[in-house]
Amino acid sequence: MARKERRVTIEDVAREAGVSPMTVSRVVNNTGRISDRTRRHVQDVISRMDYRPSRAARTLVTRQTKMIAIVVPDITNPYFAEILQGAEDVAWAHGYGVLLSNTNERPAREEAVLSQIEETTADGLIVCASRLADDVLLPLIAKRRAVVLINREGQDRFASVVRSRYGFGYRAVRAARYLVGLGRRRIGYLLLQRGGVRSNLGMFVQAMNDLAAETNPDWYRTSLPTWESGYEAARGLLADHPELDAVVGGNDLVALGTMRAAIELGRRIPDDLALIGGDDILMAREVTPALTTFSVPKFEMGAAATRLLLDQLGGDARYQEYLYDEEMIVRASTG
Amino acid sequence: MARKERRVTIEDVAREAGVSPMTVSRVVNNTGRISDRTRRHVQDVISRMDYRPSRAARTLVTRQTKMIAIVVPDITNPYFAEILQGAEDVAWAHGYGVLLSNTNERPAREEAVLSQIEETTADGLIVCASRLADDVLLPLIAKRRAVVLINREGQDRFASVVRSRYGFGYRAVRAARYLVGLGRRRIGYLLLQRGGVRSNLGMFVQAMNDLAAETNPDWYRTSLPTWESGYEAARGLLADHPELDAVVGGNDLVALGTMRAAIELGRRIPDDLALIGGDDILMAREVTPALTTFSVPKFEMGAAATRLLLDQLGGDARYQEYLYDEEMIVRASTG
DNA sequence: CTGTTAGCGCCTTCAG
DNA sequence: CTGAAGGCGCTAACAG
Repeated sequence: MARKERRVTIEDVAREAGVSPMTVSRVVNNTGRISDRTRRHVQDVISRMDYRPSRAARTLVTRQTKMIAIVVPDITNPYFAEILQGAEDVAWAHGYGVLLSNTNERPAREEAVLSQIEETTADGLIVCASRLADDVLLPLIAKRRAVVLINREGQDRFASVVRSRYGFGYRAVRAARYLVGLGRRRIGYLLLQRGGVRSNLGMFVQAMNDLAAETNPDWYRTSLPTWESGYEAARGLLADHPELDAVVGGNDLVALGTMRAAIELGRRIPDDLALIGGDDILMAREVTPALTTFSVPKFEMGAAATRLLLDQLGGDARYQEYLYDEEMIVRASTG
Repeated sequence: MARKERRVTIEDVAREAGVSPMTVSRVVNNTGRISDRTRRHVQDVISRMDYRPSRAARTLVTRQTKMIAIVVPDITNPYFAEILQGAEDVAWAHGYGVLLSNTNERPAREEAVLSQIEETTADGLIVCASRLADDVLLPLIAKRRAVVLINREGQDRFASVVRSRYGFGYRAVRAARYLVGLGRRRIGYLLLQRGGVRSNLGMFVQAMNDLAAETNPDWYRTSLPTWESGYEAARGLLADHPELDAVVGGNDLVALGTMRAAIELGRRIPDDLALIGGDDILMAREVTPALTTFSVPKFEMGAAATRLLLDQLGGDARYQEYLYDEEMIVRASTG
């Protein structure tokens, strides 16, 4: 299976160069003191023989893989794609490889993935928008040396966190508040169904009450954070409730699915139905009517997560939080 | 830096279980013959001590990393995101990890990435839509044990390939042919600028000539495969050439950028300007007017690429080609 | 069915 | 500034 032909090792180079393996190692890693002459000579031999250090051997002794693992719910969601882009960019710039796991919005798969990525696979771990409940997630990451969570809410500081300042619930509240201010009365909400993560419906209802706005449990449904799921949920919701004059989607994909469902059901946007999403993906801006949404610095958040992780690997043990403000982008879908 | 506390090794387990390391190894890898009694006993000890084999040590001796590397031009392009999803899915199902490199549409970075991912990093390599010229790409992948190219055209069979049957040039030709059939006369083309990869403009012009359709070098410009680049290119093209009554975009993102530019410049779609893209991303369908495009099985292509790669790793040395047909999806943007 | 021996390729440590 | 010895944790190959 594996090719039998021996690869060029550090010893081969050493022999060829007439020095000890240690000297070659020093040249390769740029450590210790080496005379310029030998350094150049060794470098010559290295490139002549096309020597490449073995990662495995190096990892075995240094206990560093120079890899970070990133777990993401769905890379076809542009929101995560951009976060991932930011994370990979920084990792690459620092000489780290990125091991990607896509859980396809399945908590069970996330669990399996997390229990398989251990210290011997990657030096650090970034978990993006985990769909696991605290009591499942915690044990899975507890023993790791470096972990950063993206978009994880909760008090318990068991890892560094990068997220939007006020959390998911607050986003919906802001949206509803805006809609009420616009004169909308009967507001539906498609909240994201995220595995074991606590729902934020209570917060939403509370806010509606505070606004003296109408509420109705039948107006609130859950949806996976995908277009298809949002579309399906909205078909049901809108068909059952012609009285709704606005819908808040858990994110842009869901709101966009809702837009399609609304159009199919003959609702005009924004006249009959106002719509708000979240994440500010490209599609939200380019669709007609353009979708009102919340913008977050996705690339930057991914980049920050990696930086935080590298800090931890560098010995900075503090748990930190990076909080980002979400800006509401008002577009035609809210009139 | 690395924690000093020794991890649990196979020897620890062996000692604790009163057997040899070899027996533990056999239990872990499920190889050789082991009595049921000892197997169960060893498994007990393993889980009690929470033993995890060291990847590095294993890799060092087996020469297998159980990782595949995937190089992609831009993961925020939904086209690649879906391919990646397919590839990761299959890899995961076979116990392989995915090492992701995103080159951000920069050939130089692709080159750097490819020269750093060697056999000691990943067992196999999938290069998606390489932007490198043959004479650059070839040496970089020549010595690898297993390589699969996605969407790479060219005669030279130097690696297995997964791609659409008729290639990028043909897609544009089909689009133009359709537009001419619709009565469009002056057709612009925003072709994808892909580093050192040969342009397909010649093929396009040839086809137009065959159709006895008007051609004009000024109607053809290049664009990166991104929305922004398509938008910029189209602003210029459409401003300079009011006479155009159709534009073919290299892919959906470019065509969508063109759509935005056209709207801003007061062109009505499809009345004044017909538009065709390619890739069939979600956004193409959901935009108004919906974009005519070419559909390809993206997820399936990524999955097939990984399967091909795993075949090669399994010893199947044949170079293979998987070809997929592109179906033209006619939507409102062409009237 | 189980154990022994001998590395895989590199870097840490300690001597020169 | 350079080298020698030893070991990181595991499995292939061969014994028994």
